Amino acid sequence: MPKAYEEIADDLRRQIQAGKWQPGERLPSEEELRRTYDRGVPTIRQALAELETEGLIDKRHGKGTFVRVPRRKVLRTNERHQWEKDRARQAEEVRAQTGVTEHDTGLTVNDLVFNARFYEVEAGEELAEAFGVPVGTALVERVYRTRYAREPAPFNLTHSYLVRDLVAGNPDLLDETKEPWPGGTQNQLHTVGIELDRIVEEVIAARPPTHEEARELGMSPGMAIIHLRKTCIDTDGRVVELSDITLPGDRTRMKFVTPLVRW
Amino acid sequence: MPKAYEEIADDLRRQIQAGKWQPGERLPSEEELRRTYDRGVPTIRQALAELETEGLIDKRHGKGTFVRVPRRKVLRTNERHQWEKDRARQAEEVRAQTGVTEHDTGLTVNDLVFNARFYEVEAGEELAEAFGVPVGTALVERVYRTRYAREPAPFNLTHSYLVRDLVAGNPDLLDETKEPWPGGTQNQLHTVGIELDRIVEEVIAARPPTHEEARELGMSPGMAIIHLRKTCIDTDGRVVELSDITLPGDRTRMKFVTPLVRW
DNA sequence: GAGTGGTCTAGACCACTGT
DNA sequence: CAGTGGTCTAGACCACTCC
Repeated sequence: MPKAYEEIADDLRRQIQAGKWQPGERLPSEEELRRTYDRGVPTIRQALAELETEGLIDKRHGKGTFVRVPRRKVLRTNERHQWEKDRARQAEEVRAQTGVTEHDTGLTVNDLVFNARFYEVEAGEELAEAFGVPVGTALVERVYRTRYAREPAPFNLTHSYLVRDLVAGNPDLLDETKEPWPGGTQNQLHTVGIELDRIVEEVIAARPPTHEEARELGMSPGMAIIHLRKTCIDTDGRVVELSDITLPGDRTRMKFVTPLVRW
Repeated sequence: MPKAYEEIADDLRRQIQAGKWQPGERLPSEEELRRTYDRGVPTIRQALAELETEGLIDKRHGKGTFVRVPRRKVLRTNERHQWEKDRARQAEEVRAQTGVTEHDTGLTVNDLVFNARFYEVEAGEELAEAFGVPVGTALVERVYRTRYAREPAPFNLTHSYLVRDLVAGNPDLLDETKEPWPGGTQNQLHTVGIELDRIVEEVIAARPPTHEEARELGMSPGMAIIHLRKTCIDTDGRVVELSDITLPGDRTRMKFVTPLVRW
């Protein structure tokens, strides 16, 4: 016995993929679909909910149901780190031309809208342990969002932390209006004499977004996000930067190359 | 105006986290909860659906709603690859002691239940391109599942592909009954004269599981999975193995270290 | 058979959007 | 204002599980 909502979802999925409605176009209202399929509204809603978690459609309260417009994809490779390190000692003209986001997206500086907010915070248990500093140590919290000018949602949400005393030698690093910084974090750290030895990236979890995350990243509640933690370790073995990054699962691809020593 | 289902979900979440019901215990039935909260059943169901996507509860048709039992976590680091390469030339006694899964989970061989099925398939467009061979080339498809003996669901679902002619020199590699192979894939390849140069791991996407994946991995439909593609490249630059791995987002942690060259 | 969650219904009312 | 999706209701019937 086939389930009605599955059949409706399958039928609509097929029609969307066949291009019956173009990306951005409105689907028939739930009331119209109810008459089309001769089913109750809740059944229609269940079918639409399924397509929404697949990222095929987008429901907008008061407006209707729309075919989701494909978004700019991001390919984040771990080669970006060496690339950024090489740039960190270049002249400002070179650094200003492209940053890691341009590197990941294939877009140019003019295509991107950048946003940064800085806060002074005290290290809690978790951050204190990660940095190897006492609880309560002054940190700079930097909240970043970069988006493609032609799209409303940013590529990710980034919360980055620095130990304030470690970077206070260059007051510009505490000033959010100086962002976006040409050459990125590795150049910033270079200005206070810090060189990175390695970068550790951890996929902490993949899970559905909170309502907040879904709103900010332009996702439906049923989709998935990746929580990535990036830790920068300097040549003295100290953790000098830590970033918690929330990445939309539907537009993010990550690539990690692990070289092996020869026999 | 607070939403009823949110309030009920919040209340139940609080009670679960406070330990009112232990992991594995049954929650009151929907009918009982309806009376408790003086709301309709659909409202109760909406609240429970939210807790289910968070991985807090587990609904079982005909049985009830249960507090989810925390599962064995897996930490998958990219150091595992060099570790496995170092083992590939060791004596069988050494190789048989531990494999990468034991390395990732901290369990021993006796704790693990291994399952492998082999198939002969022809390369489609995608695999042919990845391997750099003509469409239709004979491949060996190997489907792996490893689980913790005390838990029903495997740690992941793995589909691994090899070019048949490349490994046919050792007939044991085409025989599923020879699995689990002491020393893993890198030792298998070693027996036919292949040495790996590097391993590329790509997070293709994070998304909700299909019904099939949810069932096999013991997940609720609203949770998230990670689709990881691992590519093994040998010292001649050839792709010699490709694996598509489906990882439950709630129990998988991945760690990638990227070393940087010194200034 | 009793109890559980799953599917489906018909309809009320609310909140948001555009005119 | 009309049209849209969001919340909530009361209840029927089915499918699964266990006794």
